[in-house]
Amino acid sequence: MAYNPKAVREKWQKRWKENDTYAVSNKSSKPKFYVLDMFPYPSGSGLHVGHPLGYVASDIYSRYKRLKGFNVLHPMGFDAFGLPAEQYAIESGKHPSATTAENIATYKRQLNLIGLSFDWNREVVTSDPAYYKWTQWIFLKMFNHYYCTEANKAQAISNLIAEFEKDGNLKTAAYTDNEKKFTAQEWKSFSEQERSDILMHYRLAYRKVSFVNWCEDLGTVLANDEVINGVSERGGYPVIQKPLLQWSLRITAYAERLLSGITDLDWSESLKAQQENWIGRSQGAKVVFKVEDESEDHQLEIFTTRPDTIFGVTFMVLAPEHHLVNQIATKEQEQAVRAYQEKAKSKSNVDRQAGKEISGVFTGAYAKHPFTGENIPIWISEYVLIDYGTGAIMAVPSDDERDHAFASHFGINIIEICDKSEYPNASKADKVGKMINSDFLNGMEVKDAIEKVIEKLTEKGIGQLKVNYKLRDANFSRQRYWGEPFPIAYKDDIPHALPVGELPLELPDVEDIKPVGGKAPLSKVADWKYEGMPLDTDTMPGNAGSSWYFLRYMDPSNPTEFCSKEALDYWQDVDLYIGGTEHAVGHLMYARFWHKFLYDLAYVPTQEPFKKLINQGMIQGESAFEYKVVNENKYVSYNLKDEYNTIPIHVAINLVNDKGELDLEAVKAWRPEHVDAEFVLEDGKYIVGHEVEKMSKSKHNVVNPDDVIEEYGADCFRMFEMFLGPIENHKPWQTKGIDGVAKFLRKTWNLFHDVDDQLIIDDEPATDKELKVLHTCIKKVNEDIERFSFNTCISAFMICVNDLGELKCHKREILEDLVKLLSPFAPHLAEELWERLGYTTSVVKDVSYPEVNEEYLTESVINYPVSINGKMRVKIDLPADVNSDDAKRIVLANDIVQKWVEDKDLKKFIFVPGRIVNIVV
RNA sequence: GCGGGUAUGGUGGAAUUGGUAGACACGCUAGAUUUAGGAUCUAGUGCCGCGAGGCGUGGGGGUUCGACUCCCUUUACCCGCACCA
Repeated sequence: MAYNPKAVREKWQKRWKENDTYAVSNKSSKPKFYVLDMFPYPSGSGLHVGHPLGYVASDIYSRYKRLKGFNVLHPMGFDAFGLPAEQYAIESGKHPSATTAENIATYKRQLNLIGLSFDWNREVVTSDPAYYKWTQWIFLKMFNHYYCTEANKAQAISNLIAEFEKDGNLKTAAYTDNEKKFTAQEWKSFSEQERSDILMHYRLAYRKVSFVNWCEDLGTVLANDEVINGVSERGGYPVIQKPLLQWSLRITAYAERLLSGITDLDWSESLKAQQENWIGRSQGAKVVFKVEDESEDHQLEIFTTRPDTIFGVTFMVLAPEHHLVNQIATKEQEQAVRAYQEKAKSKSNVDRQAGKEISGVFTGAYAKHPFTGENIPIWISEYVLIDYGTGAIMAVPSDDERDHAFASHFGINIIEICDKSEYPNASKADKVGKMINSDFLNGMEVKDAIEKVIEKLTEKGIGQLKVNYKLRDANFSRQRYWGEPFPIAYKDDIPHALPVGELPLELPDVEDIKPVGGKAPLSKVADWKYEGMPLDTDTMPGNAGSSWYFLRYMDPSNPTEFCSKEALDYWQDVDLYIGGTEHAVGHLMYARFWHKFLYDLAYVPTQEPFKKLINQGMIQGESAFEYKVVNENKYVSYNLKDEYNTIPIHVAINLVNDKGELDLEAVKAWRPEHVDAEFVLEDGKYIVGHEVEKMSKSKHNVVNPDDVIEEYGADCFRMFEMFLGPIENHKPWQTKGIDGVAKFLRKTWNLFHDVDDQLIIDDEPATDKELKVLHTCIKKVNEDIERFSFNTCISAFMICVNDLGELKCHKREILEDLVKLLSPFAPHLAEELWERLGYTTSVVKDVSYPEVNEEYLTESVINYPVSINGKMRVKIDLPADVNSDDAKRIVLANDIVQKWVEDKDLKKFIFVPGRIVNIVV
């Protein structure tokens, strides 16, 4: 019997499970290391070969760190709440808890098949009440805290209430969208409802009216990506923006800290850039314009990054939804304004941004210029967004492209206020030039003018320096069933937190989870009440449970705390996080925010949760195409397709062989319409076309790891995934390349066995040559794991095994180290060989990783490449300790060198010890 | 438009601080062995050329004894964001 990967896999996976080999303790004298994979959502279709790329990489690193003497936390769990399960439940009639459990079982089976070293005792599932108890608990903490801008951290809302009772909010330092000032006396006179409303403007988890994509015909709220061109993706029904009172999280309070924290993270540049972009800090000024009305005066607040251009303002623009619009619009313009607002409302955000035509309506009102006192017409237009800045701008057509286009379109005056003649290539957006037609700013450079005008605005009390962020507070309510219920009950419509002792507030078991009449599914539960008070009927979004799961792994079954202080003090934070780029802003931003919040409350010891992060690339599928003749049941082979009028159709990749030939019998069984079809062949074969695409069911290009493992074994699968290329790269999966790795594993086996599969280990001392081969590999593998270059590790192993094979080396001294070295990559094979070497210990946990001994790598003679004029011409052996002069003498005496140098002048002789010789003639 | 990234044989890729470009593997070619099998082994395989040799890391330019690597410039593709005031 030769190497039987299946038997080896089954034997060792069983034994690891029996021995609980990968269990991790929180009590250890060893240094800790925390390796985390991104939380998978257990979808119904299971894993394809692209998913495990990151899992294999993190597993190799975890196993390596273990053998390097670290106590390694390497857990796995499931982000089990979410829309797909709910959607599937509605379609299939099965309860989401049932399908979720099935899907999790499939995922676990598949993950274990790969031989990943997770400590399943620490499994975390977000839909488990024992887990979401603490998600609810953190939510209540946010509800009961506000952000103090003086301490620059979250503080208890009770402190704020105490302050209000003492001084009102006259000197409160808090991050808030509250604009009303009140005294202590006034506070005391407020009703409970009023107080609650005011506090909502301070709480970090708060309720406000926000807009959802509402689809009347489907009777449900849709996610942004379910809305296409203003209609629902399913069915194509109209979608409108509907206001709903919903929970939000005040992530904007943390904008500055989330931004500045990025600097120290060991993440990829692109990821950091995406986060910075998302936060979108811009510095400018807040300016208040007066708007005079017949009855009363209004204040119009705008944000601008170019306050220096204030003398170029020729009109103002408000977002159509701006609260002032209806108050200031004149009678004559009222109708036009209303019509425009209606039109804007009917479009989704995406569509409003997609439309490039210039549109807008004059309100009839005028603002007063703060310096010149001139009347400035106020318009409304879609190009001003309600949720960026203040939802209003001062328009400066001379220095802003969009304002310019708008002014040109509507024939509005343009005043040049910035002389850019010294900057011939500058665009309007560039902050350069000399101010003109600008009163006290004339002659100043833009930069200085900005400073000066802010100074003046502050002096006059009508403006100030202001930092603005693109980042918006996160809508935290979903009108869905399959999520965490809010631990909030309403008494006379005033939200009250449930006592902590009542947590978890369990999701009731509901038969019919379809939303009805725009109400969340839980609204149909008759006794969804707490002590007679109605409970909130919305549920939390998917990112709730995944914003802190990495902390729960440290102490997964703690019934009294989300995680004990001891566990947190030991594990601290995640040392290595591996996952895809699809979470670049969403998950990673929320998780950082929650973590910082918990840090403020002194629950976690670190400011940032994920020190180092690696993005694994996507493994794409190789799609196969057949070419159907239009309007005929006829399929044409690839190279003949241009002779017909054809359309390409995806055909299942597993019906195609290595040579790109389609199995016609199989395809007839697969698709009934092929039975009577005519196939136009070339050389008697039907050749398919290929294209590299994202792996997906609909493209019929999915490769299942189960099948690959069945055929080649788990170790081969793991190593091949790594061998495909750098971990961050996107690359297509081509199963045919796997043979190289399979061959390597057989060769490794054969170093230990003869043709009859008898062990042939001998105890002779190793030769220098053998030691050099081994230690070259040890060195390379150690270095390459450290820099996450797993593909080159595999190459190093192949070279080592090839070389040992050539040397016919079967020596214990060499092979034992090789097995240890291989253990993180091919743990099943390594365990089997380790046992055959006579050990009862485990090579995945009881040994230390081999370290290089440089002595074995030094040579007395080095084979130097000799270049003449930078071109390599010959290789010459030189003593390792040769000096430049001796090297020159020896090299120049060489025949081949002489041939090239001949009688030419020797200009320069460069000798780089250990590297190269270069002769310039 | 802005931001980030990538570009090397037929293919995946290697070259860690500037020092032999193409490691390792797939594929391909030829041969050996064999109860012809998608097994194993041996040799070859960047391009041009019979050869000496020349050319060669998306294109152009530069720095250097020496550039895939550093600088300038340009093109193509991928990803993210996008009326951000």
